[in-house]
This record gives sequence, structure tokens and C-alpha cells, in this order.
Amino acid sequence: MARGKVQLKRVENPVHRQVTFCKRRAGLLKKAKELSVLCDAEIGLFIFSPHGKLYELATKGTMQGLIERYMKSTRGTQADQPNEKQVLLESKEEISMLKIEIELLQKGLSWYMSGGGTGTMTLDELHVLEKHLEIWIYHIRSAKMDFMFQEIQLLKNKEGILKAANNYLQEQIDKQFGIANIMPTMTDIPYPLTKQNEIYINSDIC
Amino acid sequence: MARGKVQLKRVENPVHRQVTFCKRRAGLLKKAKELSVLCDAEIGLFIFSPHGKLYELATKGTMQGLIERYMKSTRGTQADQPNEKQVLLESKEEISMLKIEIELLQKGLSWYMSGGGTGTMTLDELHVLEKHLEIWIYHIRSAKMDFMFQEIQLLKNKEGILKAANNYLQEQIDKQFGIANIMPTMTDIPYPLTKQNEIYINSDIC
DNA sequence: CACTAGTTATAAG
DNA sequence: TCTTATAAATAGT
Repeated sequence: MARGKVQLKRVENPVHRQVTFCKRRAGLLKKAKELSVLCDAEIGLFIFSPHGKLYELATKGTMQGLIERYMKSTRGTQADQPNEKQVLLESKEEISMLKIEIELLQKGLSWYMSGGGTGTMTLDELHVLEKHLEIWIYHIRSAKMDFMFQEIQLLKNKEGILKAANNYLQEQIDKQFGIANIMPTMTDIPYPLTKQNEIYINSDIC
Repeated sequence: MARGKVQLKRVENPVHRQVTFCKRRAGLLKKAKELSVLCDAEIGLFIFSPHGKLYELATKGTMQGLIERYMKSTRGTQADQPNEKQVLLESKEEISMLKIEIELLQKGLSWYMSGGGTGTMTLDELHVLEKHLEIWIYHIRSAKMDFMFQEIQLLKNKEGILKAANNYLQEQIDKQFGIANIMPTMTDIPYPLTKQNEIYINSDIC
């Protein structure tokens, strides 16, 4: 623009390029500010230098706000990704819906269990509800117990089978090697497999 | 710039303002393009006219891409939203958790209504349901506590009033019968009514 | 939109 | 960074 017309192409000399970048960047930001003030426009501008440094200008509020407004404007045009914020918002809504549903479920249940009252529950109704829930929990615990006894029975049966198998195998070994066998300690650990099983049962009950 | 220095304030004449907006908008976009070409910079620019119309320029790729890059650059600076994808994922998880909770509650309820037993529900489901119900009972007990504290307050107030009334009546009696009164034992039981009240309060707490 | 005079931006030093 | 000659942008017509 001065002392030489400018070519509309990348300035090859890196020093010149850097200088030009600084000057024109300042100019651009100034012009943007002027436009926004003079004409009451809202402008968002961001510039990445060749080295990745960011320079920005948002004439009204924050850049985030302007970007959101930009998104809104383009969304109608582009039928863009409805993703990120949109989806997030919908998720939040779904979460509140589900929470409300749970609340309703509990309320309805409360109402049903305490014999039906109007609006907020009285002390007595809460009392009744509590008793019902305690009974419910009691039933649950009974059912759990049943489950676990079944499992214990199953494991005990397994234990019996394994013990028998062990005994049989032990006999086979005894026969194979004679009475003076080369594994004298075996008799000290008669049922290694079933021992392990018992440990497993105990850890499962708690 | 020409035939008149410009004031850095809003152009009041709407026609002039519109003209200026058009001219300067064109100029700004041109300058932005030039900067990007000459200096190898990436520029995102959007302008909202006073009437809300959008003009934009993205010198590399799409505006979406530039905005994302902008977000990335600022994220480090601002410790911004901890990554939308992350939040979204968490929301999804919360949604499935709530759905599972609802399902469980419904299942458990019908199980309970049908008299329990080791039928429809698995051991794990019973376990989780039990925990839920325990939490629920905890809430109910909190509510009961609130009720009872209210009642206690009420009764304490009553107690105060009755004590005052008792005192007053005692004085009246003292005056009526003189200091050597005919009811010497009264001083041993100064507040019979409030005593009863205290007993009532205690029985109600449990 | 075109013109043009006075303004502003900026390339080169 | 500052200066300056000149290109570019633009306010008013």
C-alpha cells in the first residue's frame, strides 16, 4: 500500500511476512472494532498466526456467546450436526424426566402403601410406609437367603462328588504305586479340591 | 477517510449507517482475506448486521473447523467446560442408570405384590433393590424426624405458656390465703401440668 | 453504483 | 519501534 503495490500472494521473506502480519492484524482488528461501533454490528473475529498463536476480537459479550449465536444462525441453514450442546440438552431433559418418573413411582407407591392420603404425607402415613418398606426389605432378604442356600446346597453336592472322585483317584494311586508310595504327604491333604470349594462358598455368602 | 474525518461512534442516520455498513463490511472481509493470504494465517470472521443478518468468512476449511480449533486453543486457557463429549457420555450413563433403577423398582414392586419368592428376580437385582429401599427408608426417617422436631417445638412452647400460667395461678393462691397457706405441699410440686407434658413428649419421640 | 477528495493503512527504510 | 511515501479504503456527493 505504500512504496510498492502489494501482490495478493504469500510474502515469501519470513521477516517481512511477520512484520506484515503484525501490522495488518492490528489494522484488521481496528477496522472490525470500527465497523461494530459505527454500524452497531456484532463481530466475532479470530486469527491464528502461522505459528498457531491466537488473536481474537468479540465486539459484544464473549466469543463463546457470539459463536453460539453463529451456530444458531447457521443451524437453520445447514441442518447441521445436532450434536454436542443440542444432544447434551436433550440428555439433561431426559434425565430430569426419568428422575420425575422415579419420584412419581415412589410417591404412588407411598400413597398405595400408606393407604392413600392427600398431598403431603402425615407422620402416621410415613410410619406406615416405613413399616411396609421394612417388610419389603425383609422379603428381599429372605429371597436372597433362599438363593444362597440353594447355592450352598449345590456346592455341597459338588463337594460330595469331588470328594468321592478324590477318594477314587487316591485309591488308584495307592494301587499303582503300592502302599509304600513315593508321595507320603498326600494323606495329609485328603481333599484339596473340596477345601478350596468351601472357601469359595464362604466368600460368596458375605 | 474521505471528505470528512470519521467519529468513532454509531452513525445515527440509518441510511448512512446502512451504506457505511456495506462498504466497511466489504472492506473488512477483503482485508481479512488479504491477511490470510499474505501472511499464511487462518482467520474466522463473522459479522451480524444490526438486523441480525450474518456475513462470514473462514479462510481455511469450514467455519465449524475453525471454531473447533478456536475452542481447543481457549480450552487450555479457560479450563472451560470439561469436554462436552465427556459430559455427554456421563449423561448417557446417568440415563441408563436411572432407567435400570426404574425397571428395578417396577420389577421389585410386582415381585413384592405377588408375594415374593425366588422367582422373577435374580440375586443381584434383589441386592440392588434392597440398597435402594434402605436409602428410601433413610429418607422417610429423616422426614419423620422433621415432623417430630416440629411437634417438640410446639409442645415446648405450650410448656412455657403453661408454666407461666401455673406461676401466675400459684401467686394468686398465695395472695388469697396468705403466706402461711393451707396447702404446704404445693411447693413440692411446682409445675404438675408441665411435668405431664414432658412425659408426653418423651413418649412421642420413640 | 461511480466519482473524487481528503483519510487511513501500511511497505519499505 | 518510528518515519515517510504511497497505496488503499472510504465519506460524501
